[in-house]
Amino acid sequence: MASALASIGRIERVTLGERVYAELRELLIAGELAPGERLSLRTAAETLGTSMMPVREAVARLVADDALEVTPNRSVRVPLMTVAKLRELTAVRIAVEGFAAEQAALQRNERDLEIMRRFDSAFRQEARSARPNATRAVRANKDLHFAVYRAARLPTLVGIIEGLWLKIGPVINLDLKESSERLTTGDAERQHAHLVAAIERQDGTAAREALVADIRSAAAFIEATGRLPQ
Amino acid sequence: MASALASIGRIERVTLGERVYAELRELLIAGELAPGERLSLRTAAETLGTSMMPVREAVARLVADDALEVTPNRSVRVPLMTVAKLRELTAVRIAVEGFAAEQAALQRNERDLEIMRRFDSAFRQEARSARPNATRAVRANKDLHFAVYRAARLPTLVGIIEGLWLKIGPVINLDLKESSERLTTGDAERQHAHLVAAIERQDGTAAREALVADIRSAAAFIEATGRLPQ
DNA sequence: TGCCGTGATCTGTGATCACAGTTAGGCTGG
DNA sequence: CCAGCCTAACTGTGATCACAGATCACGGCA
Repeated sequence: MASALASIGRIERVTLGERVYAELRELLIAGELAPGERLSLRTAAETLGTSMMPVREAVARLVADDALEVTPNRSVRVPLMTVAKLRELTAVRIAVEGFAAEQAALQRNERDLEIMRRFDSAFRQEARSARPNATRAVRANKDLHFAVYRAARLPTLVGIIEGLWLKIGPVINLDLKESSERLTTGDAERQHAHLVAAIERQDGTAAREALVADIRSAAAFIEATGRLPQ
Repeated sequence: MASALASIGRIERVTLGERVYAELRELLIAGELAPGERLSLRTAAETLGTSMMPVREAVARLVADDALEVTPNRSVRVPLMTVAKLRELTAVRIAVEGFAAEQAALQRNERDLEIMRRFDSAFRQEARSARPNATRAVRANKDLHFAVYRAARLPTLVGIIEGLWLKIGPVINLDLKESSERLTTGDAERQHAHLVAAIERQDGTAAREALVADIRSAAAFIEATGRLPQ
C-alpha cells in the first residue's frame, strides 16, 4: 500500500456535543458562569449556532458531575455553593490533588518541569502587575496546576481532578475576577514557587505540602469573604 | 397551611434517562457486561421499553466517565482493559479508596458499623458456601465497600469512587463470576475482617492498610489470570 | 477458485416536533 | 391604587425523522 498514507494519521471525529461540552466546561472552570446563574438549553443552542441536541448532551454530562443542576422547576443553573460544601470539596481536593502532586514529584521529567516553569512565571508576572488581568491569571493558575497533575502520569486522576475543578471553578474564579486582592497577597505566588521547587528536587512530601497550602489558603479566602449562603 | 403537607416530603422527579443510567451502571459494576461487548442504542431502548432518547443520554454520561466508549466505527462498547490501565486504576484506587477508608475509621458512627457488619457477614457466608453464588457475593462485596466509603461523610468522594468502580467492575466482577476461585482463597474475607475491625476501633491507618491489601490482591489476581490484552 | 465491488442494513448524531409543567406579566375587578 | 387571576411565553423531556458513514454478506468478474 502507498507509504504516504501511513503518515497522515487518523483524523478523530469530534461530535458537536463534545465541542459544546468543552465550551461550557471552560466557562465554568474560568468562573464565567456565576453560581445561581440560569442556563437555557434553547438560548445556549442558538448562541452556539447548533440545535438543542448537542447542548442537551453536554448539559446532561455536566449535571451528572454536579457541575450544573436542574432544579425541580425544570431549569438548569450553576449550583450554589454553601460553606459546608466548600469544606467537603476542600477536604477531597487536599487528598486527591495532594496525592497527584506527590506523584508528580516522583514521576516528572525535564519536559514537565519546563512547562510548569513557563506557567509559573506567567502567573507570577500577572500577580505582580500593577493592574492584574484576572482572566489571564486564572488561566495561568489552572495551566500550572494541571501541568503538575499530568506529570503524575495517571490520566484517570487528572479526569477526577477536572471534575473537582468544575465544581469549585465558579466560586474560586468568579471571586478572583471580582477582586484581585487574593492575587496581590502573594500567597499563591509563594506556594507555587515551593511546589515547583519541590517537584524539581523530587521531594514528594514537600510538593504535597505546598499544594495543600495553596488549596487551603484559597478556600480560607473564599470562606472569609462571607458571601457564601448558609 | 396544612401541617400534614409538610410531612409528605417532596417527590423527586426521576427522568427516564436517569433510570436507564442507573440500570446500565448496575450492569457494569456487577460485571454483567463483558469488556469488548457491544451495545446498540436502539436494541437497548427496545428491551428497556423506551425510545432511543433516554438511552442516548445515559450512554453519553457513561462514555464521559470512560465506563463505555464509542469506537471510530460508530458503535458503543465496554472498553477493553489492558494491564497498563489496570495498574493505573489500581494506583488511583489505592490512593482514593484508601483515604476514604481512613476517614471512615475516624468519622463512623454506630449505625455505620451495623451496616458494615451486616454486609461483611453476608459476604463471608457466600464465600464459605460450598457452592458460592457469585452474583450475591459481588453485591455483598460492593455493599460493604460503599458502606465504608459513605461512613467517611464525603459525598463527593463516594461519587468519585463510583466512577472508578464503573471502570473496573466489568473486569473484576466478570472474572469473579466465571470462576469463584478468588472467593475460596479467603483473602477478601480476611481483609474485610481487618477492615471492619480497624474502623470499629477508629484506627485509620490500619483501615487504610486493610483496604489497600484488598485492592491489591484483587488486582494481582486479575493480572495473574493473564487474560488481559497487551 | 479467489478477490473485489456493491447494496441492504446496521451504527450513532443532529434536527425537529409534541407535550406537560412552570413562570412572569398584563389585565380586570374591587 | 392594589390584589388576584389568567394567558402567553418559556422550561426541560421524550419521541420521531433524516442522514452520513460503517459493516457484512452476496454475487459477479478474472
